[in-house]
Amino acid sequence: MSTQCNCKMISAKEIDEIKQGLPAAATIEDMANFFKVFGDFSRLKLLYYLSKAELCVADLASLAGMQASAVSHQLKTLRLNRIVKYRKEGTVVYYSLDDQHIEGLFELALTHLQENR
Amino acid sequence: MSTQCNCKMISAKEIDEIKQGLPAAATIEDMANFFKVFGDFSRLKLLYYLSKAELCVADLASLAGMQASAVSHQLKTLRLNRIVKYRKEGTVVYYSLDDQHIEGLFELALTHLQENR
DNA sequence: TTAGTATATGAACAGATATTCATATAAGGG
DNA sequence: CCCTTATATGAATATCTGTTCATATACTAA
Repeated sequence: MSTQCNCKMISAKEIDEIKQGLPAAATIEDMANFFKVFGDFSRLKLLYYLSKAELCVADLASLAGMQASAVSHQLKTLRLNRIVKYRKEGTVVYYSLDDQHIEGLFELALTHLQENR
Repeated sequence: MSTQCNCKMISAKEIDEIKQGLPAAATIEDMANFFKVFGDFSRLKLLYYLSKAELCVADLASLAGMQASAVSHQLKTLRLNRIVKYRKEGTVVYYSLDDQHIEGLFELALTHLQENR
């Protein structure tokens, strides 16, 4: 065994061990896309409001200080990722959370931020 | 009370109730930035490898199929967000996770993805 | 010192993305 | 019917972001 750096010299066995139990690349990509949804200030704000109450688009826009159009675009993203669900009542569409794990995600993030202050 | 849509007509009291317990805008922004770090395929891949072993830049590049430079750039992002830590040994820099909650984050994401298949 | 290796960094480019604006759809009231 | 309101959608734009390439730094060995 030389004193040389063992970088780029991981054995096939070690590579196998490291890759053992890792999700498939497609799964990791799905996960990245899932986290990406939460990685935006506007969307996260909307989700926080929805964690408190079922709200229509106009109310969300008013609370978040956004245009209804921008809210609608973001809600579409949240819908496509099955993070919110909606209910129509006349011309009004009420949105609410469609995921039980969101509060858990928020808490994990807050814990991380507090520990690193 | 009219039959009119109550959008944009939330009372000050309701607004207060909804905003009650919400983190400050700056905190929500911090959270969004935290999630953003996980919202990228390359970074998530690197974090998965690091969850299995302490690894140097070259090994990470080899495992992830990325250039060392790209890995280094991403590791900087992870360092700045205090998600990984490093240890120097000669010219080699070994990286490892610096957050106990990452596995929890991964599990939450996986759970969400599995429930919506 | 000189050469070689591991990592980091800055600039530049390409691709992604959030917002805005204009417009479309859809439902209700008059 | 027409008019208004609530929401959705498409295109355009400006900003952000990840990678690459070239180069710099830092450490080791000879």
